[in-house]
Amino acid sequence: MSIRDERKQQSRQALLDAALHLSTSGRSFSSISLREVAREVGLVPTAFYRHFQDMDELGKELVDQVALHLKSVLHQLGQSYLQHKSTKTQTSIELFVQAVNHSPKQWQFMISERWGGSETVRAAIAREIEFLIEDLTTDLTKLENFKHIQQPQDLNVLSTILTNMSFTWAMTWLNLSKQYQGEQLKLQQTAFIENASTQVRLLFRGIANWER
Amino acid sequence: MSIRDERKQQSRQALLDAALHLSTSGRSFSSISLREVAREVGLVPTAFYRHFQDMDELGKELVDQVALHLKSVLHQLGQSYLQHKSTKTQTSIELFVQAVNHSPKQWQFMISERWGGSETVRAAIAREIEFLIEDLTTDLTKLENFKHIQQPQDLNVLSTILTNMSFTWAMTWLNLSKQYQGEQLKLQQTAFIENASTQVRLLFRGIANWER
DNA sequence: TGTACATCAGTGAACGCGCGTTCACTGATGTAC
DNA sequence: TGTACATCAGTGAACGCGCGTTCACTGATGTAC
Repeated sequence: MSIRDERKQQSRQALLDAALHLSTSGRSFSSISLREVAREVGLVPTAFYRHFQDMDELGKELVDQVALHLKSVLHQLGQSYLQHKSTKTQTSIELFVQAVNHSPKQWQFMISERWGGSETVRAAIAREIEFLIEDLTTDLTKLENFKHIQQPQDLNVLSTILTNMSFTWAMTWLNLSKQYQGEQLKLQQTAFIENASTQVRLLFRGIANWER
Repeated sequence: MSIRDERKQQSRQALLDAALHLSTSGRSFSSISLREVAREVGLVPTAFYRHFQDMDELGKELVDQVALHLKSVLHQLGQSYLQHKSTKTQTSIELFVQAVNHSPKQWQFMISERWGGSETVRAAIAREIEFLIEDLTTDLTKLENFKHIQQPQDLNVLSTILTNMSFTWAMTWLNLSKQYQGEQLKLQQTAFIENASTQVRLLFRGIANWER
């Protein structure tokens, strides 16, 4: 790639990063402006148009990047489950919140813009979530515990529940850090992990006793 | 109430209704303007200030009203479950989506603004959802099927799952009507009800086999 | 009941501001010879 | 390798627009006597 192309790519990425940052600092994607994004990067507003037609186009691209990131994080997470097969439920949840802590903006963007104000972004996210659910379904077929589930659509239902629940967990977890501080925060976090673990145990008790 | 007070109350309610309408027609609460709301009602922008200090104050009030409405809808729903004790799972889900169809804007507002762009609205909704979960926990204690669950916090966990899952169901259901039409829509709706029913059965299988 | 004044929901003009978008431009980088 | 021209990311001025907010106002309704 030429020097010029490289620099252009850098600016483009900086715009995407700025948009992600701005739309996860207490505001929403649909309420941030093209000028704000350019300003954050140190570019003049008109330079924005060298990279994207409008905020909608940037939004679509941002969803793609964020989804790609989350997919890789979730894959790693899945791998570590597979490696330590007899992982305690609570440990799994702890691994999950660590993953959320590692890329809070990506999780927050994906979840809060899922039902957010931009039609374009909503549609793109819906598509990506369908893929996530599909991927998870495939991974679940590999697990010993689920071998007795015959109907493929039942695994898909499970994958849907897990995905949706994990989104709620992620946002609830991230909100704790905003609501509480210090010792109080730690208490709330412990309580949350216990709560989420019970949710998972309840669900897996259902799976263990599943039959059509 | 005097004539003047009555008329003022009407305008106030019209502003709240307009805000709910505007923030559930493809946009979000944080992206609608004070002037838009006033215009929708047929008032001059400055008249807005006779009723609310700013959009944040209107937002808080709107959350209160919407939450009150949903609480009453959910209570009715709960009552009809209690009356026909041996209701099929699928029938329960059908009753649920009927309730969602009956007040789509309220559901959409509550759910999409839960992680939305207005700090004030988010905080108010978080509070109301806690109450909803609390209420549901109380209702669950009355059900025969859950008598064997000793730990009160386990019932609370179940209530949390059900509430969060019902929110996802409601939004998914409402989105179907926007994505599909005619025969396709009916097919998708049937598939969704089947899917959600399986989710509930899975969860209740877990409850039936629950022990600490 | 009638009158004189007070209240106050709604009006309309005006303001400064940030927005998205256009346009002609600059000057560093790329390319052809 | 050096030169002459082309490309194009970023600039800066300018535009019209809708925004939130202020202010002095109007006239219907309420209240005191």
